[in-house]
Order: sequence, then structure tokens, then C-alpha cells
Amino acid sequence: MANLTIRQLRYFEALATHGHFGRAAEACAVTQPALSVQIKELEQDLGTKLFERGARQVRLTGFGEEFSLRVRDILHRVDELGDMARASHDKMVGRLRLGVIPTIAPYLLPRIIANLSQSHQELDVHVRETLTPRLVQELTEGRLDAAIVALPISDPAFTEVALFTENMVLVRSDADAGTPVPDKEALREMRLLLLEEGHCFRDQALSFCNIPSSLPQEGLDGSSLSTLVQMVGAGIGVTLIPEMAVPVETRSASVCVGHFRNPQPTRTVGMIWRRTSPLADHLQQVADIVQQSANDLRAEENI
Amino acid sequence: MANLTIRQLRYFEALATHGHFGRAAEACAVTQPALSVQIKELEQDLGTKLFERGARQVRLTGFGEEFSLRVRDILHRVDELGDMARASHDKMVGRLRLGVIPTIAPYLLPRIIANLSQSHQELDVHVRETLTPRLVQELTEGRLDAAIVALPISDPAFTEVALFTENMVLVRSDADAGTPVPDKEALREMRLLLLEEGHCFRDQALSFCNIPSSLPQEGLDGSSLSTLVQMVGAGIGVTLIPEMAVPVETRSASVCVGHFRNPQPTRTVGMIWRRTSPLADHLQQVADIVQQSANDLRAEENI
DNA sequence: ATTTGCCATAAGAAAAAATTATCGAGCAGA
DNA sequence: TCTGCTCGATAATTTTTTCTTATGGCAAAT
Repeated sequence: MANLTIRQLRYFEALATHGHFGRAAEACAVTQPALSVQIKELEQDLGTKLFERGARQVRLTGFGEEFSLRVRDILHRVDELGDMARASHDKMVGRLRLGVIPTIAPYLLPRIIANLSQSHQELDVHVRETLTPRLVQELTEGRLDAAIVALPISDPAFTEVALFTENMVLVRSDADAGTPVPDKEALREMRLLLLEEGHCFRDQALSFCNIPSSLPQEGLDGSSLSTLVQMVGAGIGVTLIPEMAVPVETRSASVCVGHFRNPQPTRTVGMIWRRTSPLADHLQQVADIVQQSANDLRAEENI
Repeated sequence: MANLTIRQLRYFEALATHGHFGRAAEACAVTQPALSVQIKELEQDLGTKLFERGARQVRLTGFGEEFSLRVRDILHRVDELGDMARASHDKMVGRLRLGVIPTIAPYLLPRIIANLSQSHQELDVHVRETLTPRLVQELTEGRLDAAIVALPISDPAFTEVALFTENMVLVRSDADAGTPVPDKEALREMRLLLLEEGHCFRDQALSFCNIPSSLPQEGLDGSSLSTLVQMVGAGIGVTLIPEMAVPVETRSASVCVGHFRNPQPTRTVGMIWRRTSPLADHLQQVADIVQQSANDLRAEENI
């Protein structure tokens, strides 16, 4: 009934083209009875004769003729399945859904995209920029393939790969240039501008200053590092930003950048993906490229 | 490698839609390990993971997603094969390639076509009108499904079914009306108009007169019965035609028809097809309809 | 009439796929 | 943190399918 097999269809096609059981069988690398039986069962399943067995030759019936057109089409499509799989073996193909947190995306993404599309021509990269908790959720739900976040995440469901560790730097008004960089105790006395709640970078900044993140601030949170820097430039206060953001964010603002020393605050950026993801191998490649992208960026800055 | 089975594709589709091995297996009416193994082998054959087995759910990978689109399409087409076969089970469907000799076609074909297309709605009938030897050849080569000819053909490769026997009648000029119908000896002295060589009806006429068919005639052969009758109407001679042709051919010509007696010349018309034809059952039905058509025609003439 | 080519069939062997039973990993509720 | 539970993977065995080899029979060709 619905028990057609691809094998039967292959035998059928061979017999249709060769018009000869023996040769068709040979073409299929089986013996003639094997092919005979399968053709017979195919005809039985269909309830219709496909071939007319004359003494001299084997010919398709009218129905068989129509049948063969469809069978050829089907076999072709089946073969394509294999091709498709083979094509996507090593090179990562298709879509890569990548999440990135907002304090990384603007600075690193352009480089990542450039490098990725160079090394993985066929890959179309979807980027989602949002806060860590949402990235984690979407990753869990399978709506993302990987995410670039600040470590640690410590979710046992994820593989976590550290990519790089970068310093957090102080952004002050131009007016403060030359004055010594405050230590973290002094920092606590200053007006520290922070990202809105939910940004991990906010928590990292607070943590560096030993300020509990639950403590309410003065209500001057910015929605982006860019906003914070602008506010600093306006003389409203100081802020911390990741080193990576320096070239972009301090270019057009009248601010100066100061490095802390001993201990310097840092954040570690990494990539995470579901441990069960079958893309694991590929994702490690992607992680390497992201790491390379960060290195590129850093090298560029230090020119 | 190229060992994909339809079964695997069916299991795959079930798992893709259910997202759950147990339920997919149930839907396929097999146990869960059976499905598990087949999916595993499918993935192995392809060399790619199709599903991501999370603890909580089973999800298609990006590749699996693309794969499933194609698989659904393929399975649909495979199912159509079955439908197609089922649809053509009893009712004869598709094309019927029917050969007919020229001394039958003009008289019987309209009726046959009418009756056939009434009883076999879905059948599109291709008609080929030519001389017996060519019909036999095309039948042998599988380029025709059946032929309506004068019997006997006596080819062991063919099934031969007699349909009806009809008289051959004399066509004379109107002027001869009322004079007795000549017997075959007298006929030999008259100017007998015949079809061109190759027509079996020519040979049958000659045979009735005991004239060897090898004997050259006076070069007045007609290419059709219609021509012969017109010639008779012009007073050139007499001719024989099958009774079936009388209403059509003698309607507009100034000729009269005479029946021989004792023995009347006759020809037997029948249908032939390759004994190996899988349409045998259907062709017997067609033969019945052809026979009925001849009866219809005869009844109509005798009104 | 005999031989030959070719497909069908039968019987036994090999391969594939199913079943039952069991394991172990990840969640969830206690 | 443990414990029970769900669910998929795996193992061992049986059943089913599909081969191969051997052989038969029919029709065409010599």
C-alpha cells in the first residue's frame, strides 16, 4: 500500500531505461531475480502493471510511462537531499542566529560580521542585540544559536567559551584631564553615571566600586554607553566604559579616559551556546573568529 | 550514502512534527527504539544532525528545518504515486492507441468514439488509420494498444477477437437496377473496380472472384471505397464494398446495391492486441464496445 | 527440433528493522 | 539534595525483508 521503497523506485527507473531485467539489475549491482521480485512487488503494491513483458523486450505500459516521469522527479529530489547534506558538512551553511549584549554589539559586531562573511561566504548571520537574561532565554528556547555575553553565565545547559578580558576605563570630563585617576573608594564619592538596570555592565561597574546593585541610584541611568559619555561630556558626572568602546564613544565628546591601576576593573567576554547544539564544532570556529575580531580591534586601537 | 529509505523520511517527518520520539513512534505505529535507530541512521547517512535533542524537547536543527521542507514535498509526491495507481485501477485511464483499417474506419469509428467516450469518460483515444501490415507492425512495436482489422491475422503474438462478420455487396450503376445480380463467374467478366494494393479488402474481393491477387488489373484502382463508388456512379464499372459502407457511400451516388447469394462473400472484422498487453482486460471491454457499435450501426441501417 | 536468451519462481542465506528490556541523563517535587 | 519520572539511547533477540544461487518455462532463432 504505502510501502513503496526508494529501492523499488530505483530498480524501476533502471528497468525503464534499460528495458531489460538483466542489464537493469547489473546497473543496480544486484542479481536479476532481486530486481524481478522488487518490480513485481512494486506492481503488486500499486495494483497495476508497470511493464509489459514481451518475449523480445520489456516496455513501459502507458501507466508506467506516466509513473516513470514522476519517479524520475522524485529520485532526483531524493538525491538532492544527499547533496544538500554533503554541501553543509564542514562549512557552516544557512543561518547563524547570534545574540550580543548592547555593551559589545556596537563595537565588535561590524568586525565580526566582516570576518564571518569573509570566512563563511554562505552563512547568513542574524544578530539579536538585547540584555543577557533575554539572550539566555532565547538561547534556551532554541531561538538563538549562540550569544556573546559577559562571563560567567554559569548555566549548566551552556557551553561557555572565554574570548577575551578587557579593562573598564574611567571617562571624565576634559576638565579633569591631568588629575590623578581616582581609586575605587574615591570613585564612590563621585557622581557615577550608569546604564539602566538589566545591563550586566552596570552590575560590573557597581561591583567594582563595592556598591550593592540593589542600592537605588540618583535616577540618572543612561540607556547606552554613548548616552553616558555624552552626559559626562556635559559635565554631569563620570562613568565607566569597556575599553573596547573608547575609540567610538570618546571621539566626538569632550571627555578624557583614565585607566585604573591595581586592581584594574575588567570584564571577561565570552560566547555561549547550548551544550546540546549540533553546531558545536561550527560554533567553536565562530568563537575563534570573534576572538580574532576582538584582537583586530585592539591592534587597530593601539596604532 | 544513497541509502535513504522512504521509511526514514516518514519517521523523520513524524518526529519533526511531534517533536517527541515516543509520540512520533506512536504516530508511525512502531516502538520508540525503532524510530530512534532509524533517525540515527538517517543522520549518519547524511553526515549531519537533523535534530537537537535537548533534555526537554527535540528540535529541528537549521539544516533539519531546510531538510524537512524538501522531505515533506517528496513524501507528498510519493503518496501521489499511490493515488495515481489507485485512480487507474478499474476504469481504463489515459490514452488508448487504436489502429483501424481504412475500409472500416470511416463507417465504424464515429460510433466507436461516441460509445467509448460515453463509457470511459477519462480515456483519450488516439486513432491511427492505415493498412493492416503497418498496423500489425506498430502493434508489435508497442506503438499501438490494439487494432481493428479483418481477420484472420494469425500472429501468435496477438490475441484475436472476432467482432462481427459482414457481407460484401455489389455496387452497380443505377442503370443495372432490376437486372439479376451476377454470380462470381459473371463478375469476373465485368469491369471490377478495386482498392489499391495493400488493402486487405482488395484481396478479399479478388479472392471471392477466384482471381489471383498477383494478377495485374487494368490500373483503375481507387484509393478509397468512396472513390470506387463514385467511379461506379460514373458508369466505369462495378465494385464490391462491405455492407457497413453502404449507407454512407451510396447515399449521394447514382448506384444500386445488390446482394450476392449462395455463397455470399463476407469478411470478418475483429480486434487484435499483443497477448502480453497488461491492458488485456480493458481491451476486451473495448472490443465489446466496438462490437456493440457495429450492432448499433446495423440496427440503424435496417430502420 | 534444438538451442538460446530472458524472465519468473523457489529455497536458503544475509541483511535490515522491529520488539522487549534496560540504562542513564536531566528535571521536578519532596 | 535526594528521589522518582520522563524520555531518549542502547543491547539482545526475533521477525521481516531482501538478497543470492539454482532452476524452470516460454518464446524466438538457428
